[in-house]
Amino acid sequence: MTTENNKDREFELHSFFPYLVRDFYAEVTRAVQSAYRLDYDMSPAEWRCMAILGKDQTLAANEIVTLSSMGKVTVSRAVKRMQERDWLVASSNSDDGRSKMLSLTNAGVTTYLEIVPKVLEIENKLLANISEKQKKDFLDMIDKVKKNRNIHDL
Amino acid sequence: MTTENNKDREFELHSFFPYLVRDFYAEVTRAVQSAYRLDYDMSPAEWRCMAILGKDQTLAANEIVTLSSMGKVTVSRAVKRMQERDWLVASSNSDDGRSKMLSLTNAGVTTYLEIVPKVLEIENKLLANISEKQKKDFLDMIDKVKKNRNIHDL
DNA sequence: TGTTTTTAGTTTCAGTTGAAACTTCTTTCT
DNA sequence: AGAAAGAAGTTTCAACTGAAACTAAAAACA
Repeated sequence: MTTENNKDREFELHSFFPYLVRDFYAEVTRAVQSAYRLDYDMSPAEWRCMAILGKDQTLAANEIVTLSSMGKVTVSRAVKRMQERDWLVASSNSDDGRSKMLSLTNAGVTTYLEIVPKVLEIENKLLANISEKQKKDFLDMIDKVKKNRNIHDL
Repeated sequence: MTTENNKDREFELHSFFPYLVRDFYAEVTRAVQSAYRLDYDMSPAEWRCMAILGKDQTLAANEIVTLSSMGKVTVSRAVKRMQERDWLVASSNSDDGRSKMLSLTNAGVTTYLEIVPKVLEIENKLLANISEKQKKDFLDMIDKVKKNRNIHDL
């Protein structure tokens, strides 16, 4: 009674691949954020900008966008906030008047060097007792799925 | 000059496991959302509620929270919106005056049955040419990482 | 039974994010 | 050179989300 369409209601969210990926991502990201969110009052976007500038020293916002796979809006806001906190300076770009060259200040580098070991430790704990082969297979799978997404334009 | 701390700046975001997971998740979730976001004007939260009620027919909001790993706030809002669209009805729960029993309306079931094949097709495309073993290994890896997260309280 | 504690769900508030429109500067085209 | 097209960033707007406070009802307890 009342239920027509009673056939075929057999979709199982808990074995739906994208659901599992999302759930996994949520756990991993929460774990990593614990390294910097409260202690340094940073957003993931800020941490990622910092991580990229920590390694690549001086870049235009543009390049951070490319390297971080974040949107330019997100990068713009993260950069602004980091400037306000004196973790990042923008010097004018002689080649292009629209963009500034961005780099960490000494205070920014200091913070970066504090956070790096913390996030690496978390990564190590997450990956404890997982073989190199397993890790490689995992990353291979990710690549395959990404390729499939491209091939099928999803 | 100006750069002290020039040593040890060797953190590589692009091989940082949580970054790869996030990036992967972002791609997968975008692919799936394309099945319902524009065509049905639904949020992921609404789709997940629908998916759970589609299978389990009648549940309290509470149980949807557990089954969906979403927060109760998110579920509450998704349910409210689905009620407004007449995709979901709440009938009073004789056992507990605080909660209502939720189920899809016929219109809700119809929508559900339209969306299910679309998301399954997307899942199939994402997983094309990936062996069962690879999938299994991938899920095993996820479980291991989750266990590690628990063990180390991250 | 009456008080306290817990639980279900909602609302409010603040933070994050992306799309689209906009400004400024650069590049291209004629 | 001057106009048109494109690119770099920013701002505005709207949507999603979670934490905390709140309401209402149930369970625990004394």
